[in-house]
Amino acid sequence: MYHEVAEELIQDILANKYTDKLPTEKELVEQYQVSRNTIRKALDVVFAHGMLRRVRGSGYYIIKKPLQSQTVLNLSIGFDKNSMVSGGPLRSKVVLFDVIEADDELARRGNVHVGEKMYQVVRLRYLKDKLYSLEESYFPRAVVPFLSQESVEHSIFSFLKEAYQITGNTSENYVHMQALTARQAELMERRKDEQIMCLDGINYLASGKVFNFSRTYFAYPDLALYYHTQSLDI
Amino acid sequence: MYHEVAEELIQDILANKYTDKLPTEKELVEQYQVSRNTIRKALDVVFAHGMLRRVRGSGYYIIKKPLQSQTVLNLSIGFDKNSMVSGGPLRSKVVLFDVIEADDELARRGNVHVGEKMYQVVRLRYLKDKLYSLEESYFPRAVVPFLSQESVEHSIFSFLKEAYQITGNTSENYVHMQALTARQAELMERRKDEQIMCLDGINYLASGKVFNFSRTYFAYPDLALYYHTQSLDI
DNA sequence: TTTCATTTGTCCGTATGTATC
DNA sequence: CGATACATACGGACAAATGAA
Repeated sequence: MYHEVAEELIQDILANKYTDKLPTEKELVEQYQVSRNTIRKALDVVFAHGMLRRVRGSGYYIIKKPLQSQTVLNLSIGFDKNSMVSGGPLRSKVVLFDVIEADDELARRGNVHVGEKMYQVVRLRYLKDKLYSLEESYFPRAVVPFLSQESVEHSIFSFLKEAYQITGNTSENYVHMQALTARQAELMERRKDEQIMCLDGINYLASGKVFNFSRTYFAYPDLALYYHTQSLDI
Repeated sequence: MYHEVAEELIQDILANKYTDKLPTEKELVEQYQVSRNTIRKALDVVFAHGMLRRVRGSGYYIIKKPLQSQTVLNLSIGFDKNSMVSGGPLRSKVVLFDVIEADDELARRGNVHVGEKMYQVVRLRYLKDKLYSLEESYFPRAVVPFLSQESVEHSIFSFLKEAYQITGNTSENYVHMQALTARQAELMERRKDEQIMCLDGINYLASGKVFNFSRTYFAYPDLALYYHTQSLDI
């Protein structure tokens, strides 16, 4: 229920229904006909998306993000939603689609067993006909028994949700610099050994099983990763 | 109150008091003599730190982070705590300590007014005698009337907390690539125009005022920025 | 396979504290 | 100072997933 309220608030903010301040909790309670606790839970979600600043005794203020970068990827929201970049939709070009067994390094990176069979998907992704990223992702077959060619060319996460009701629960992510291999450099039309920013992510089901992990190399110029925190002043 | 519980749980986890699973909520309720809601609030905090995986019907499992990188900076916790890197404490070498007026670019980056007077602090930071980062930070004098030389050489945030009870409430952060200027390259002993990973952060008071913003260029090899999310499956 | 106790998730109502205006 | 608005805490109820009997 608080999910629905949160989603509606987010959509309303994106649609500029509220441009400066949100209604008070009391008003939202009346508007949505739910308890104050539920409203606050929903506001927690919106806040976690980095869209609000909350001031005790005053109210909830909408954060107008300084568009200092052309493209901003919001780390504060779920990984699967990261496909929705503010600049527009991403096109995919599949480079590799195969089944492999995890070697030592992949097993460590993906928190899976060595030798475990996984789908391997390598894709180049484009934003406005410009190379956005090179994405190497893996789906253990123990959890994902089948992956269609069609889904790989479009949205894998949508396919998993519709076909198997597989939805990500939590994710662990690492941003770091990485040197390109010859093969990667060729695909991205970059120099070999060039240092590039990349994002390693592991996605878990609610049960704690890994259903996907990936490494994404970012090529888009002037790309920024955004996140938002609240101090806990302990 | 839930802050105290959260802090104690975090310390206990770091001290390996719990290595695999946390006690159940019911047990924690008895242990801490607070309501279940309070325990759950505390667990939310620990979870937000990226230390837990929660499984309905089963329990709270402790995340053992794969130490794939020597140094991991946890973005999920507050910016001020980012000074505590897992590899050890940071030493500072002050390069510049001055009062300047915000120009166009700084005003935009820091969400302040053009011409606003601010302390400017540029520091090289070292981890185990190895260059860790170059940090350029700014403190608007409207909020921070005085900054001592001593604090700049050590912990500015601690000083602000003790002297003025100034504590960060929320922060907005951007990770991106940036080319080094000649001056920066010289300080970091790098090539001019080299692309390097950096973190732009703005820190707000509870009132919504900016009391600090900064840009940090990361030099340490094999450094990773970590963050953790929970999907909201709306 | 079904059942059932355990454990976490959601929602409610209420009360009190604290910062803002 | 008083009214408003967000923060914290409690207790209770039921839902949903897990895991063992």
